[in-house]
Amino acid sequence: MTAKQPYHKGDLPALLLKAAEEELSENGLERFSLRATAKRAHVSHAAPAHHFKDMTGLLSALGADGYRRLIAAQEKRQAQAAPDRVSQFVALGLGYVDFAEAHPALFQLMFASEKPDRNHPDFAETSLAAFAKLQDSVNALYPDETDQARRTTMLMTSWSVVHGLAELIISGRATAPMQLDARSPEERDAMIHAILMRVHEVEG
Amino acid sequence: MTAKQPYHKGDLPALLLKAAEEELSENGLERFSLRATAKRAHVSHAAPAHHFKDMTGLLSALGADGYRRLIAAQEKRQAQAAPDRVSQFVALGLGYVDFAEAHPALFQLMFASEKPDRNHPDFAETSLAAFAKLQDSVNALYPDETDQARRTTMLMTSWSVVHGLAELIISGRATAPMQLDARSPEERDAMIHAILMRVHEVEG
DNA sequence: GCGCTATCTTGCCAGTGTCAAGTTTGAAAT
DNA sequence: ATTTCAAACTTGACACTGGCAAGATAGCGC
Repeated sequence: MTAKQPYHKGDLPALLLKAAEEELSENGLERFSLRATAKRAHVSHAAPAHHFKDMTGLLSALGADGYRRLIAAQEKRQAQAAPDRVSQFVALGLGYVDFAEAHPALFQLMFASEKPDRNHPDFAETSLAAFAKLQDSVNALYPDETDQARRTTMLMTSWSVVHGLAELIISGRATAPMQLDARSPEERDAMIHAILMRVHEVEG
Repeated sequence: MTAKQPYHKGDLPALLLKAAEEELSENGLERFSLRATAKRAHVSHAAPAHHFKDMTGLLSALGADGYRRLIAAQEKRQAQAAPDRVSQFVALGLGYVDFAEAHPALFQLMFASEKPDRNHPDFAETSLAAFAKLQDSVNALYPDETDQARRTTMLMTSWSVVHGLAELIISGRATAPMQLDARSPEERDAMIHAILMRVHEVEG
């Protein structure tokens, strides 16, 4: 009985994070319940408080994990893509959308919720890392650009397109216009590619 | 005592919608409470159910109202803008962002929540109207484009940029990169203009 | 004046997150 | 090996939530 039923579980924090994510993906962010999460982890309703202070604490940790996996999804796409800067940028965007589609509730938690605490160390650090990755990729597209305002425009346009597209897709609003139901994965990728590149086709 | 304290109020549905919006903008979508809304309207906690079936019913009606006011915000910008198609499109986007900044919780309710029912007649109709407005404006930018796939790309790129930018702004994520704190309204508009036009600078 | 139905209230239920107080546990210290 | 003790976990309570059922009120048509 090294780890089964009794009082001290093997790694309750990890178990709780896993349970929380399952609850999240099954019920959505708005119906998320701390007590249901505890129940799913076969633990009393007050147990989570000893590892994560709050519901806020738990969801902040979960969000931080989300950012790490967002970056992983992006790097997976980048590894499969051509090494040129443009392909790498598009891969970043595809990974962003991949992640949002695979974990819509978690994505919402990370970007469109006040439930997690953005000043939570882990959450702040990982989200910043994800942002920096995008920033670097966009900057790499325009190595000769010296105008800072223009760089900002490029960055925010890129981020807005990727993020907006992800939101529109996971909220179901892009399904009809893009006829996503009838698309193969390759067609979907091609459409996203076209949308992302629309921002960067100007000059060189 | 035609309308003051007693049983039948003047126009409780309207009062409730007003109270709901105040609650929404003060507490945010995630902390919205039907009972607090009822209390704010000086009415018992079960009163809303007789006019809007559910909390879902109330928020659907409120969302529908939001779409009407979104369109109004866009038309206000369009009335101030030059009549050419490009200026009109930019005005549409500025109105979109205006609305999101002025009513962030309502915007979230309309676009990133499952609390309202999207099949609610009023909600469905008004949201479709807002979408159609954007679609028309984008199509007007490319009157000679015959390729349907390209039209879709234009539309979804435009929508994604505007929507993504709005989300990034109201979630506070655009504040630092764009230094929004230090910008005058004119500078802000100019930045948004540059971002929106980034998508449409190609060819004519 | 009489009824009747929509409007609104009161009371209840299961569920939520958080806090305070107990119980159990494993491991370190003697 | 026994004791001690802090961490891990449970139990119980509190104020709150949305929804339902049953009752009270009031204004309108007759």
